[in-house]
Amino acid sequence: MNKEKHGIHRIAEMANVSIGTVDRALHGRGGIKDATRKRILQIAQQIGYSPNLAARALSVAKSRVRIGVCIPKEIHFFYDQLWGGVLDEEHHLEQLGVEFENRPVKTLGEGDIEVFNELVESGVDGIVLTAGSPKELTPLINEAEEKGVRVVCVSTDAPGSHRSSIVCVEPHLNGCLAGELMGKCVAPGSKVAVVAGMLSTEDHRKKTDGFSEGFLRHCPDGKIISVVEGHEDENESFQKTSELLGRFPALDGLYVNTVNCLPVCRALGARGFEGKVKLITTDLFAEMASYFQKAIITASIYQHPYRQGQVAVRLLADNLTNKVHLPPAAHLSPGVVMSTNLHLFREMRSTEARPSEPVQKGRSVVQA
Amino acid sequence: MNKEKHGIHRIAEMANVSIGTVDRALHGRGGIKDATRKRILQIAQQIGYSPNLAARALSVAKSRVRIGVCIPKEIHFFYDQLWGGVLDEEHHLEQLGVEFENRPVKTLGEGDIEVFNELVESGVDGIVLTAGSPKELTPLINEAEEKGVRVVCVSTDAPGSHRSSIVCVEPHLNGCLAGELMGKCVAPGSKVAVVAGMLSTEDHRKKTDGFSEGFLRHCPDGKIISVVEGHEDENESFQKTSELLGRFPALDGLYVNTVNCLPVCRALGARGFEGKVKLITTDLFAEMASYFQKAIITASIYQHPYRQGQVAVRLLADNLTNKVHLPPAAHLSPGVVMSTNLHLFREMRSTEARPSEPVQKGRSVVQA
DNA sequence: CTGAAAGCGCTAACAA
DNA sequence: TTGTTAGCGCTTTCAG
Repeated sequence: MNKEKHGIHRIAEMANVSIGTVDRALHGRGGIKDATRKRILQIAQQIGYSPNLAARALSVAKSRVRIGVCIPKEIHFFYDQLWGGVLDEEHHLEQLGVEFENRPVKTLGEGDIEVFNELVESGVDGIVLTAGSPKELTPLINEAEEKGVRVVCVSTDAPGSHRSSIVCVEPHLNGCLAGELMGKCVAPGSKVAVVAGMLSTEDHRKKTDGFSEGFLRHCPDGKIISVVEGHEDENESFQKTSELLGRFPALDGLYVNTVNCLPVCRALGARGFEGKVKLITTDLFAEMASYFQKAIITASIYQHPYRQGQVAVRLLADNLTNKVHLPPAAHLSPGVVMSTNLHLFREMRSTEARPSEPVQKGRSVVQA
Repeated sequence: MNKEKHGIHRIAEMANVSIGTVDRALHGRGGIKDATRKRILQIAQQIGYSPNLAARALSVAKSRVRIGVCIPKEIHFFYDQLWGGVLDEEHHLEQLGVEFENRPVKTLGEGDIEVFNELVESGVDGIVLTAGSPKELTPLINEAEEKGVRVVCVSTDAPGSHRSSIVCVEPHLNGCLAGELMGKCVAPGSKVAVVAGMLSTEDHRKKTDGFSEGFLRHCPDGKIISVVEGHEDENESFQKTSELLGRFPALDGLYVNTVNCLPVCRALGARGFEGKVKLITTDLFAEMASYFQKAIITASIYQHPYRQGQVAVRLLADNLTNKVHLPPAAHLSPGVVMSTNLHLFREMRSTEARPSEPVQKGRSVVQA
């Protein structure tokens, strides 16, 4: 009647030791004869032992892993989706014993220093952060990392710091892809322009540079005739775009760097440029749909905000709970949105009501 | 000294009942007074109870969920990656008590009937399947579903069957996106052609139709002048492409439907058509890299095989273990690969050695 | 150096 | 209709 045992019990039985000893061997804890350890490891190897994470999570439930999250709270567009990914993954991990401390900031860089400090004070084991104020954050991040607090930046980096990892679409690459696509969509020798947010922002500058690089490489004799700054302002963007179109009626392409593409679309529409000027935008939100249909927008470069959030949280949690190696960077490939695949992106689905049941029920998996 | 209790114990304490009763209330099991249930649910709601999945998984570890997987085993290209996603997700879930029965078939449709039957016989709770022989499989799938075995198709569908879900990039949409991209990359009035596998295959036919639709919608006065079948044969593909280029020297674009694009690239190169003909391909593998660099390939439509595998397994496991709703379909948006983002795809990374340690160590998260 | 035992939160079988 | 109890596999503490 030898009941079939599992896991560490089985190993213990086979090695004629107690589970305590097996545990010590498996974890390289001290206080065990080297011969016994070898023998046990041997057996573990042999039967292909791999620990039951559920049991482990359950067992160590008291000394729970805590993760702090500091991301902007803006309800529209990008950060909304970023939070979506974060929260869904949190939901999953909470069931495995990981605890989360969500500390949204109003907008990127607004109060993130304070929040970051609070998080560290409160003794979290790791922090997921959009580094809105990289300069000021850097010393704090370094300090935290020194204390053993793992910091993972998401979407916006603090490049000079010792953060453990960054999850993002590289701005340069983002622009570069837009440039390549533009270069392939317009005829050789075409003239294109860029509408950026403000070039003092590193992200926007890098995207602009990337675009330039990609475009010039893929459009023989192409020219970038102007880079204007919209400063994320509706009116300014509209005005400057109109002006641009007035000055260069032969414009062949336009790249919008930021999420703020609606005024540009309107300007294009108002001056009858639809179809004539290839417009490549950035990010995605519901109101853009009609401009895709009207063929005003040729394509948009999608930064997978949902996935960024998901990946950041998961990487950090995996590292903290299972000691899984944290890659220094997880660079996602941006998506290309066109009218054909538009409807497959989360942003285009009617906002599903969050389930309200208190009991079980998880979330479904992501598509795009 | 009232120690802080957790989960169902806390609820039990607050409601002055035993944990058994709480369990009954939470699970809608019979044998409980309606008033008590209401009260308990009320409290659960109030304290925002959500079950500890680790504990649950651990507890029900005996009546384990078993999932069978039947996918082609081809080591190159697509199915390799598909397996990658499947295995990584399995790895994750195994630690949570889910068991897997991997039954690779040689090639798509080869012996899948037998394997499927075996899997059902062996009493699995769910099956992940590439339905290579949809016709013959359909009645079996229906039978299985009737017995309560959840079948999730991945990549290749059995459209007429009652399978619980399908995870894929829709072939029509796939082609359509290629068509749209082509339409936007060539000048109005351009002439393009298609190299398909064989049009008797539903997948290839749908992609071809989709391409046609997308192209004609986005390229004014565009024409599809020819559709040739390469039959997945290197020589035939090369020959037919060369021939095509000879017949239509003014060709502006070429769309390759299947993974088999190398011979087409070579033909294009051999006849000095690089850069002149916009080539859009399907899928991705390492050998394609140089053709991207030489600008022979303009773009490739990527079907995210790794992610398809991941999603399929996760959806099914989530449904089986947590009763999470299974969506009738998970249609992924295909990715657009160009020279800029090429290196971000898994296929382009040197095959990392699998970790061999017996103890812990998980896998890192996916990027593309 | 090693063994024994408690307990993590939950399910399921049995008692009352 | 409700309460009690024995594990699930692992970590951790306390005794040998």
